[in-house]
Amino acid sequence: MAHRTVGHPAGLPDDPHANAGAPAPDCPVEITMAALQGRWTTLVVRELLRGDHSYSELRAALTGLSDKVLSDRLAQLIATGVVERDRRAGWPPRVRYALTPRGRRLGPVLQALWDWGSQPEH
Amino acid sequence: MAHRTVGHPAGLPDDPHANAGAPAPDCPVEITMAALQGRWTTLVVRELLRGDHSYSELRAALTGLSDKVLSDRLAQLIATGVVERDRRAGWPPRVRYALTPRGRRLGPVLQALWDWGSQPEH
DNA sequence: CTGAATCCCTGCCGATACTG
DNA sequence: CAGTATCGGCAGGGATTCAG
Repeated sequence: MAHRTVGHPAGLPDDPHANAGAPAPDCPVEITMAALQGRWTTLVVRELLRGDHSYSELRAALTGLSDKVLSDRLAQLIATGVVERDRRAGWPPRVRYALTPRGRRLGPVLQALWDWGSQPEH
Repeated sequence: MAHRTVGHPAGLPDDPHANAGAPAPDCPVEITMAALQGRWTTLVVRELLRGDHSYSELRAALTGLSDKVLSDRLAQLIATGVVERDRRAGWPPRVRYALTPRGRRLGPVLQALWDWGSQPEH
C-alpha cells in the first residue's frame, strides 16, 4: 500500500475508472466541467437556483448578457439536463426556465467551487 | 422570508457577496473555474494528486498532451497557487512539480465534480 | 531534460439586426 | 415576449521547431 499520500473518500483518484491519460468525454469530471463551461454559465445556474425565471427576467438579472449568449447557455444547460423549459400556450408567449432535479444537485458543486475560491492563498 | 426553495449551508446563493449580475473576476466561483479552466487542466491536477512529478513524467502520464499546452498549464497552475515548482541545481536539470496545500484542497472540489458527473440523468 | 517561441486553425462570445 | 441569423475579433490549443 505504497504511496497513498492522503485518503480519498471515493472515486478520486483511486477509482479504477479514473485512469484516463487523455481528456475523455465520458469522464465524470469532464461531464460536469462541460455542463458548467462557458462564460455566464454558472451565473445563469445560480440565478435559477433562486427559483424559476422567464427569459426576460434572466436577461434583466444578468446585466451585460446578450441574447445570443443567453439562448446559447440555455440550450447548453437544457442539453446537459440541467434546465428544463416550460412553454405555455396563449398570447403573449410565456416561457419559464427552471432547474431539473439534476440541476438542483449542482448546488453543492457550486458551493465547493465557491468555498475553494474564498479560501486564503496559502 | 419569501421563496427560499432550499436551505443553503453557506455563501451560496444567499451570501451578500453573491450578487454579481456580471462575470466578476473576484467571484470565488470564477476564481476556481479559472484555475481549473482549459483542456487537460483537471487531469494534470489529478495526476499531481498522486504525488509530485517531473516534467517528463507528466508528459508520459498524459498521452497526447503537447509541450506547449503542458507548460501553459503548469504556468497557469503556478500562477493560481495550485502547483509549486522545485528546481534543483546540477546536471541534467531536475525539476519537480507538486501541489501546494491550496492545490491539495482541490481534492474535494474534483470529488464534487466527479460525483455530479457520475450521477444518473434524472 | 526542461522547456519557450512560432504558426495557424478553430471555436467562443459580443454586437447588431431581424422574426414569430 | 422570446428568441434566431449573421458577422467579426480574439483567445485557446495543437504541431513543430528551437534553446538553456
